[in-house]
Amino acid sequence: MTNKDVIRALGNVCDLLLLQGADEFRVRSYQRAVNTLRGLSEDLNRVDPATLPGIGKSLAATIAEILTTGSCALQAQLLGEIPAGLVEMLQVPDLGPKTARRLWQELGLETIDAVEQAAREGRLRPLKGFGAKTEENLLANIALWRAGRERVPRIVALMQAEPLLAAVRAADGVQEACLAGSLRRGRDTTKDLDLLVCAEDSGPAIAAFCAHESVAEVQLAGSTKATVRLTSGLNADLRVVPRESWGAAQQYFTGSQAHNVAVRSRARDLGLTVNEYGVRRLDTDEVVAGADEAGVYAALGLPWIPPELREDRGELAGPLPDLLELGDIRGDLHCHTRWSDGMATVAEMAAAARDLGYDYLAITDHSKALTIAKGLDEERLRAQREEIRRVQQEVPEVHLLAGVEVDILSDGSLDLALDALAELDIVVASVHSAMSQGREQMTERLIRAVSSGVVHIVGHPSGRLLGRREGYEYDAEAVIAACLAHGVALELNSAPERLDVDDLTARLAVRRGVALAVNTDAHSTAQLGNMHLGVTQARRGWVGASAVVNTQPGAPRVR
DNA sequence: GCCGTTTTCGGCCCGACTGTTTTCAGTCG
Repeated sequence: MTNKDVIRALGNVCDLLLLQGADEFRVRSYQRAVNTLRGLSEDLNRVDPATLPGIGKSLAATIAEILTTGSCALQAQLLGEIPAGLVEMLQVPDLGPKTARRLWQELGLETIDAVEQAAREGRLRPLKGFGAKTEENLLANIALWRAGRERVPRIVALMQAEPLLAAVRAADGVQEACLAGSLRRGRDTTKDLDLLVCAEDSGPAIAAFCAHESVAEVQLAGSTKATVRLTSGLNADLRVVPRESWGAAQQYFTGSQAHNVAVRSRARDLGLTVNEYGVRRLDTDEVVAGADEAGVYAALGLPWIPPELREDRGELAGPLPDLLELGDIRGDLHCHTRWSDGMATVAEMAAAARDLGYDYLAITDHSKALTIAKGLDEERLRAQREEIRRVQQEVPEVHLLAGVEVDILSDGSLDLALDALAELDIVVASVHSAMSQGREQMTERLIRAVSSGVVHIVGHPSGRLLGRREGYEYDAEAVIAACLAHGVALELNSAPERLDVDDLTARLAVRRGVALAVNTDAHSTAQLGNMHLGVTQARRGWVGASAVVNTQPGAPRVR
């Protein structure tokens, strides 16, 4: 069993406990454990769960049970008491555990379909606290749930958030405006857009927000907050706070929820209480911080914590790392040209790298197995090297590295002759085919490529495509160990739909002493500008500049 | 269910908003 299996089982236990009406603090314990496990980069089979924060004897035993037997007695027992369909009901907005339980116990409704039918027929109204409006809202929320609002890739969310942010920033009386929530934390995907404004009069900002051309429906508009649904289907929230609360509001609305719970718990230990308006002493009610975010953290005896780290993954406990910044990046070690499936010539890519101020750029077109992308064989690869040499004369500011993105074939061998690969400045090796192999086979395949002696970087190691394809299963610990043994770097691919490796794997690799290469995999000159996405993700993995190959000046020593 | 440099028992983050409750429960973030 893997971490995912444990997380799935415990998450289900959380939902079932909620539906059962269990003690809320017991439920919270399970929720905290799930969050901790979600943020764990190590394989649970190699860690003692009892050493993790928020996991005691009982939960550690449950985790061990799931890992060894693949099942969980508590989960089985709860499933015997509560219909499984109720769990799905929790996904409907504004339909929580208390309501779901009542619908089941008082009306015998066990599925969303049954609830929908009953609401249509007005059969919910006899329930205490249910009126026509409640039925109407419930039906609308079920329709929303059916429409399936998935998390969207960060770049998609940013493209929608930025015009909204500009609009509220331009509203009368707005002093400050920023993104908050998961967008500010730099998560790879986002469910809702969160915007925050500082203004004494909230009216103009809320009006500008609700009237924006991208808004399909205003769901809620109060005196301090508004929620809208965009034409894209995403929801967006706006909060407006006065100057003296700006920092506290930034802290609060950036989250994550788990981080905020940890922050507030720490505050209580210190005799303080934190809300979105400020930090107050519990005894005297005196406000001790709130206007600026660093001051809020300082009042709790903490340094300002970069938003990317605010996930309750140890950021309150230990010293914080010096995180990678976009300005640390000296070059890009993975891009494509018209020799394969890129849009630009070698010369155009080189000029674009020069304009970005880079010291170097590696040209790494596909290898021959990727016929659909006009992949290069050994002969064309040598011909391309001649062109790279010519272009190098024209663009002396950028050191051009002759490389390739060679396919890792299904058996782990490489798609080009080893002697041809050995002649290159840089070899990125990637999986583009046979992705449905099982975990063991894929792990062996990757390790064989890593051990070839000619590979410098494993490209987009999991193969995931955000919102479209789960990455293939592989044993990251084992592949990272092989990378360490052979001096191979893992790529953090900055392509908006990839962002691969993910933040946790990046964190694990760096902990184990394996270098990362933060690359764009650009197929056009514009895509070289996606580097910031990878940098943000690296920061979420607690990655510093020294762990990243392409922060080295001059030509990087990859191995 | 977890946790402890005042505690092994008694705490556990906090507020906005909604609908229908005439005083607040439920949900969300």
